Amino acid sequence: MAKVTLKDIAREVGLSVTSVSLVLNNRPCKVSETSRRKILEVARRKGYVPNQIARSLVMQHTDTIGLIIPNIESRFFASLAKNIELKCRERGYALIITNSDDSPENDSKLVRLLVNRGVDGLLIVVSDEFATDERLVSDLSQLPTPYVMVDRFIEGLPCDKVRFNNELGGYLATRHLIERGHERIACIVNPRSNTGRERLDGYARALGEQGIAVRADYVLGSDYYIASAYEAAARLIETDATAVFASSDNIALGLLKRLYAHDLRVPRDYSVVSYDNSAADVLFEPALTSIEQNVPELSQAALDLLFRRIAESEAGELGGPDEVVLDPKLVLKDSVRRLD
Amino acid sequence: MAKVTLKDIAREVGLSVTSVSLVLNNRPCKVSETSRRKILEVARRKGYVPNQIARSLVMQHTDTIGLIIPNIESRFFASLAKNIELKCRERGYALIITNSDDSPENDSKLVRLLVNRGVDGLLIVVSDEFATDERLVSDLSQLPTPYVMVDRFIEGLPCDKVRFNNELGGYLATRHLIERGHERIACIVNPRSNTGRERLDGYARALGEQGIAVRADYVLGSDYYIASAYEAAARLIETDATAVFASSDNIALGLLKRLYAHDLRVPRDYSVVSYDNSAADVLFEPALTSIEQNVPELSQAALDLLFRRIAESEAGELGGPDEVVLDPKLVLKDSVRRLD
DNA sequence: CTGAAAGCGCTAACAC
DNA sequence: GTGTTAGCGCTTTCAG
Repeated sequence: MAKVTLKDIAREVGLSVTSVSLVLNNRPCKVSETSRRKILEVARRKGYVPNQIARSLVMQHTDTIGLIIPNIESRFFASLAKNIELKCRERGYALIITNSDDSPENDSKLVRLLVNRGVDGLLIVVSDEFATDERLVSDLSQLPTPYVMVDRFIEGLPCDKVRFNNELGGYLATRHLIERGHERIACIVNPRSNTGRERLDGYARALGEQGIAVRADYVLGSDYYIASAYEAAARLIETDATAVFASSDNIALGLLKRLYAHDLRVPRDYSVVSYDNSAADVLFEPALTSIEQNVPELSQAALDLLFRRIAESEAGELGGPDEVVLDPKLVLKDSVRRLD
Repeated sequence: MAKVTLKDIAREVGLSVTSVSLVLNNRPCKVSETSRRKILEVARRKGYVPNQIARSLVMQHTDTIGLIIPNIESRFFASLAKNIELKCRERGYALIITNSDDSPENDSKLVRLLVNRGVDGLLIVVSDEFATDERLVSDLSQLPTPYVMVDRFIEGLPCDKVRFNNELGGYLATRHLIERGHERIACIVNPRSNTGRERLDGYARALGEQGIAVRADYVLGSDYYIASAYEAAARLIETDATAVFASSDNIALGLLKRLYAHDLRVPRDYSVVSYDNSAADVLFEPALTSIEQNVPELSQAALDLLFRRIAESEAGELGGPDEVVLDPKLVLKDSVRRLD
């Protein structure tokens, strides 16, 4: 597996580099069977591996996709990254995964880094939807490379987007609780993110439909971190709520940790609907009823769109921005009890 | 941010490509201040970004490191990947993270993929230490690219390695339990991995030192998955053990899930020492005493070694295989009670 | 101080 | 059937 080039093979077989290149890429061409066989044989024997760098330089594409995510340690993003990586590989693309550490400046550095390295396309989960980095927006708006924003967005930047319908998620969760007889339903949401706000909207809609008022003391704010949710849950247990919509994985985890600490049980003392059941599901007894966001579906949609853009941009002209919205669904487990 | 090359700038300034290249890379050279300023100015105005592909082709290096891990969804590996990515970026390297999905064939495919793409170095966590892929071993043994194996190893392949001392981890965990007055100490380990076997050795050594016999019914096998540990824990609660050494994060999680399901409490009913406290720590009440493997330390050691090799291999000759072993340490929390 | 020229390894017209 | 040639965008001797 040492370094052997087309030229080496050409010299050995006594043919030109062109022929060797043609055969090794098995292009439609008229190289005699004998030569072809010889080339293949020598190539295998010497362990030839094409130099992708050189190839990329002339082909003007790298067969590489770049991914920017805020935090690879989050289960949702880890799972997203894994899925995307797998699907890219199936399509013959490599994936460069980068981690912005929840920093908007890094977002913009990483975009540049990835583009310099000649990725053919970019998948971006921005680290902050509100604290927008000016540089990022201006870079993005005149990027030569196709990109699609996933899951989170920058306000007012027209571009391709793929996301889940968070409002629907919040609605489904809350309606389920109502259908099981609950009326005093709290929710823990992240008001500093669009996803959180939308989930809250859904919560409010479901309550509204049944003529139940949204009570301020039932709406608890929390970041998407366990510790933060743990704090929020302290306020929860001072209310008379019988059910709670925990609007993310980590939020559910923080909530449950708090409940356990107070010897409160689910669903005996509180009925809980979670979001993104990935983690909580395997961790907890009982398993949590939750709103599921199908990650493979998300990554598939994002890649489909991105690859379409890449094809379009190679072909010549590309269409206007697209937005695809995926519906989450309610997955019934054992954390909600019927109230009579 | 459209595509602008050295030539474009050269033409605009009325100088040669050479001069432009020289000043843009600010090499020690004698280009007049005036020219230099003009070049810089035009470059910025046109938004020049060097084409890394072309650069790599001539420089014969890509400033890119490849990482192969078995499963990015595991917290330990996610954290490792995040750390390595950060440190690479600080050193001006990009990181290509790939996921082998616990498949040895993928290991070998990924090695080839990354090498073809011209990574300057490779960090590998093999997916299976025993089911060795022949192809992988032969590729690795004559790889032109420096690489270091991290955390797990292939038997009989002389190469650079960085790992934690698992035997010590098992020893520290068990000794702590003994010091707190426990004698009926069970352990849940993964016998299908070297890490598991070594941790078991440490467990046995600690017991042996105190003249406590290793009881077969106390040694429970489990994969590194929550579900598997959950099953193993079912057997645990049929013994009369008062303490248990849960030899991984997921194992601890499966164990705790089982204990909760049976309304058993920690440390009231069982004292528990876990491993890799990352997850369990934030999730559970009480926090778990555990053996900590310092991931930043691991990634630092791995990268130090790798970068040294890269330097050596560029310089000319590189030394023989190195092995660096890091010590884990016991972190006291609240999951162990003193037995009197 | 500055530029011409060669070449990294590969692909692709276009000859022969 | 097969070879020649000309780049891809950049760095780097080596001459002026």
